[in-house]
Amino acid sequence: MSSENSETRFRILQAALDLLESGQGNGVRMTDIARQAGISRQAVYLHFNTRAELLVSATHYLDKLHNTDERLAASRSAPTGVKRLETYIDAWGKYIPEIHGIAKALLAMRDSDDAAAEAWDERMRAMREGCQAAIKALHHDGMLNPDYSQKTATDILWTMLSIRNWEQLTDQCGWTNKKYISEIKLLTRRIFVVNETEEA
Amino acid sequence: MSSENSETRFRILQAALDLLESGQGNGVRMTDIARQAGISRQAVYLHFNTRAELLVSATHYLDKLHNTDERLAASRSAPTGVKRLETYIDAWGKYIPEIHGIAKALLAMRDSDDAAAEAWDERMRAMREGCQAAIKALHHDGMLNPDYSQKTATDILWTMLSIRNWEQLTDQCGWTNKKYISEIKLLTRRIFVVNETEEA
DNA sequence: TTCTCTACTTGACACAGTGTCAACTTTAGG
DNA sequence: CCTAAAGTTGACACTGTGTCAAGTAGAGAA
Repeated sequence: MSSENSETRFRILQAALDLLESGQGNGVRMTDIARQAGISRQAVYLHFNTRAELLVSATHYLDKLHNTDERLAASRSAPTGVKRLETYIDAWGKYIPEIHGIAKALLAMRDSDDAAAEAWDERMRAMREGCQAAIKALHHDGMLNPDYSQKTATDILWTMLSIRNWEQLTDQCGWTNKKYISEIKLLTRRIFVVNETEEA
Repeated sequence: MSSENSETRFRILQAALDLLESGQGNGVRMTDIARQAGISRQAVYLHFNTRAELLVSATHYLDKLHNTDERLAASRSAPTGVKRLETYIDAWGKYIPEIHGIAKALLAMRDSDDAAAEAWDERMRAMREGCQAAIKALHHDGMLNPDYSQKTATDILWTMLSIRNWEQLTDQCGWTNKKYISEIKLLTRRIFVVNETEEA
């Protein structure tokens, strides 16, 4: 295993991302990545023990490139729960297309590879925390629909925001990402937020 | 290829279902199925050309065993749109656990195998028709939320009822199937059905 | 009985893709 | 000039799918 910051290492990661971006998902082989990076297949193994490890690293690398954490955390500064929910959906909705390629690959390996599964689950756990925080904020404002416990509301929001759903709505239903974002906002508002006008 | 109704053929299908039922999904190999059926691996190929073909056949076989079509079509006789929506969700919610094992296998092959993808998509198309019919019935009753076109409403309902979502809610969120069904009913009612009391 | 057809068995093999290993080359630094 | 690190080349093991060929067992017909 080489040093953590060698140039070749980044070339490999970049090559992987380039190929995954085109949406091949699991169809991207080690050979392809090596060729794209301009090195031999074996050299890839000098930097990453397994394909799963490479994919996981690529995910982290991509996150750094995109400032993922900060972008998703930005919703924290929203003044109200409703705003916070909206901001979070917005950030997430813009984030999905960027990670879609690699998400697909990771997802496809989930069943057969523990490392991939772990990487994916960790990611989803982080996303869930964002959902939970938004729901909590709503509840704190007294705006959370009393039909739902915070847990149940989080479960539902988390599921609605899943990448699979985004895939289905954009790929199969032909929604634009813009439509996706605005519809989900509407939907979650209708589901989770008590109607102010009704209250008054 | 042997006759379509040989006993061995059914033994193979049953063996496949038995193994898939335990939730291994894509982890079920031809060798495993053969052993479970008590025949040689090669004999399986005398009845099914490929693994995908076997899985597709197993799906059809399972449908026959369960009377799937009739059960899902039962919602058609519901008197109102709202009732129809509920009945459909009920039937679907009871259906999912039964097909979950094989669905998982088919889903995992979707990207790499055209036959599997086709089988899966056909299935989802059928499910979508049920969604569409329910939405149409709602609209006919004048109960469909005017925020939504029938297309958009169908897209959303179809996505919400996806097997992936069921998986996530039951597996990861720990919902019982009963909770799944009742929450989804509540959710869809809140989203799609105009509020009678508001109207009055 | 023998002949033949069919379903099945046994065992070998091609192919793809991952991961391993060993020996060789190139290049930069001391 | 020597060494060590990083990369190259080529071979190989392993898993799982799908193919092929030769052999066997049993049932029905001549």
